[in-house]
Amino acid sequence: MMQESGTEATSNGPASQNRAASVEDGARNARPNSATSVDVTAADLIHLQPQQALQVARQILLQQQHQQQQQQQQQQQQQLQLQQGTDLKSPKDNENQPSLQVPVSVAMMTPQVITPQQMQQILQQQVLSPQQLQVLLQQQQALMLQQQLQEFYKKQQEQLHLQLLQQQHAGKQSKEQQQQAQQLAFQQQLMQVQQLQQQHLLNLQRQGLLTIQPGQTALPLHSLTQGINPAELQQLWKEVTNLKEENNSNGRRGLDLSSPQPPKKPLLNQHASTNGQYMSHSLKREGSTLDDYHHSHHSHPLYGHGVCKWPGCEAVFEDFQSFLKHLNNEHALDDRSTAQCRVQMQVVQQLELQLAKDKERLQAMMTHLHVKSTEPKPTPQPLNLVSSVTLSKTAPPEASPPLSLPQTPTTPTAPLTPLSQAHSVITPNSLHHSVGPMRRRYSDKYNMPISPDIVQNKEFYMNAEVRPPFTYASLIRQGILESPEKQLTLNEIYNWFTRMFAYFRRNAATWKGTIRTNLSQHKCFVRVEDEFGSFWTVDDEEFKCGRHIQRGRPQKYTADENFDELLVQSPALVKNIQTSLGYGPALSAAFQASMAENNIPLYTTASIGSPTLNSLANAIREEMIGAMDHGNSNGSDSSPGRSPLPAMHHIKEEPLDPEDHEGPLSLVTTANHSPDFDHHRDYDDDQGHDDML
DNA sequence: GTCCATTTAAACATAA
DNA sequence: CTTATGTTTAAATGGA
Repeated sequence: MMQESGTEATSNGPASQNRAASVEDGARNARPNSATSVDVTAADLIHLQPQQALQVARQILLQQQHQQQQQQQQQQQQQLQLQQGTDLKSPKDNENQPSLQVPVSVAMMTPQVITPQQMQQILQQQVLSPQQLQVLLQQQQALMLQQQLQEFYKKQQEQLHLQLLQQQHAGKQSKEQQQQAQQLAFQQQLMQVQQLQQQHLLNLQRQGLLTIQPGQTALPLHSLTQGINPAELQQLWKEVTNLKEENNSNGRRGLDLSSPQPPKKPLLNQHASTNGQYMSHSLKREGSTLDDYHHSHHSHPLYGHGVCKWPGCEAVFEDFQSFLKHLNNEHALDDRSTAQCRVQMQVVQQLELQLAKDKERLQAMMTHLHVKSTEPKPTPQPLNLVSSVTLSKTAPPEASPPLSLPQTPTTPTAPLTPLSQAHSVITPNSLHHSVGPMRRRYSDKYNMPISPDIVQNKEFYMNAEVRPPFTYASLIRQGILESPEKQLTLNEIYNWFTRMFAYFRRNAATWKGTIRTNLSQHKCFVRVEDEFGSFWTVDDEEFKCGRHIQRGRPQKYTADENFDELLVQSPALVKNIQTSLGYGPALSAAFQASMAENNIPLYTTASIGSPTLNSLANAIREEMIGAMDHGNSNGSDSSPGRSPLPAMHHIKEEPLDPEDHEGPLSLVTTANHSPDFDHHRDYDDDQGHDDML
């Protein structure tokens, strides 16, 4: 059934033209024509209230399960109802279900599922045509989804059994208690169901099988898609197109990102140079494209505002027809398009992965806290990732506040969908590794807008293996300022990096050295020593003042240049001292700024989706982090040099410098450093469960 | 093309 | 001697 729908959808493959039109058909076809079918088209879903829509969607979903499962499930529920006589949520169509008893066989599915490795191979060796690939992908996705659902249902059944048993045994306690407990458990289960269903819906929508207005029941997937870092995307596209250009010269062809393939058809991408604009463009248009999409006759996900929205294209067209022509000519089913699709696929996949993880986290948190699911649906994670970043680059910040509106779809219309959720078939590693070093700076010295972005995209970078588009200096500064005392040891800085950015978790190669270099080279980083070792602080004045790099620091001191240096450096010294006291004017300013940065973006993010839940989650997270700062002491992080005893201290500012009269001050510096805070922020717990793929 | 910021590598120093 | 931590220098890169 799902396979069918997958295959069905493939007929709308990349070569087909009227994709927009076929979407709803796909949705219609996708629904199994079972007798119990709910006669609601996907389009109808749009007009329903979220709750209703969810209800309907749930039924659609249910129908897509194996009949046996459904029956079992319902049997369970019936049984439950019979036994406890309560009116727990009952499926509407269960009364006429025959009680066929066919055991669920998970194993039945298994042989058809391709392992990630196999899929990788398939992709790399390109044994399949793009169409075949699509079919395969969809099938696989469907299969995995089924498996997932099966597992879930199994679990649920077990839980129900358990509940029954418990109830029977617990017998004669107060009835109210029982019911309460029951309800609680059920609400939790319900949430799980809803979550899964949401995911399923998402999948369907992604496949073009379902059209749901993004703002209503489904996740704002498209905004997610656009949520990826623009620079990153640019790099991706560049990569693809560069590959192409390379191939032109050397006669080789690289369709697959990870492995070059034998040549076939050289193609020049004349838009390669403008690829970078793509993101910001579509962002700028986001408001109206939605309208276009719904109101225009010629609505096409790849066509908006007279511009071809194929990633990296941006060709302008007066009318829809010429666009279609262009689409067929320029973006026909060829190697390049396939490659681009693949890239987009990975982008989406990455985001999905993160989404899944965050959902899981939220689920766990809420379950843990016994938060009842008062919401009709699980909270989507509205990641407004790029908006501010991009906007700050492309437009005056005040002109365009970050919007949360779902944006025009940019995913390939062809339902090229990565295998879902838990396990990805294509490792994004290859992708991100090949992205390689990039020099992207968001740190404009004039108005360091980076920090908000760092904070805002925290979630993203924590999970997605994407290289953060910030300079090392910015990151280090952020890390230091985030620490409770605005100071970190080198090791703690390392840990902050690994904790906060999946990228640095994976690529252990060079960044540590670079951090060290940065610490040394940037004026804004001040090394301070106390009895327990040395740590680094930030001279935020320096940071704001620009001039990060100290060009020729000590040696160049000829007697006359000192003046400037003195002016610049003395605040740093003063700050050093005050750092430990926490009073430095500049620092307190920095602190406030950091506070603002930390709070505003969070609420910005939260306000996008379900405010209550999100802010709750955030608040909890913050609290937990705070708690960990104090409670969590761990060997790996606590700086080795920080054992109790040694009582030597001196600010290790060059004693050579003529302007170095901080001798006595250093005494003050060390005075207030409390060792209790030294070992916080460990990464190790992340390492345990946080590794992806 | 220049200038500048940044990243990265590498050589070197030093203390544990 | 090894490792962690810092410092410096230089090359490469990319943006302005």
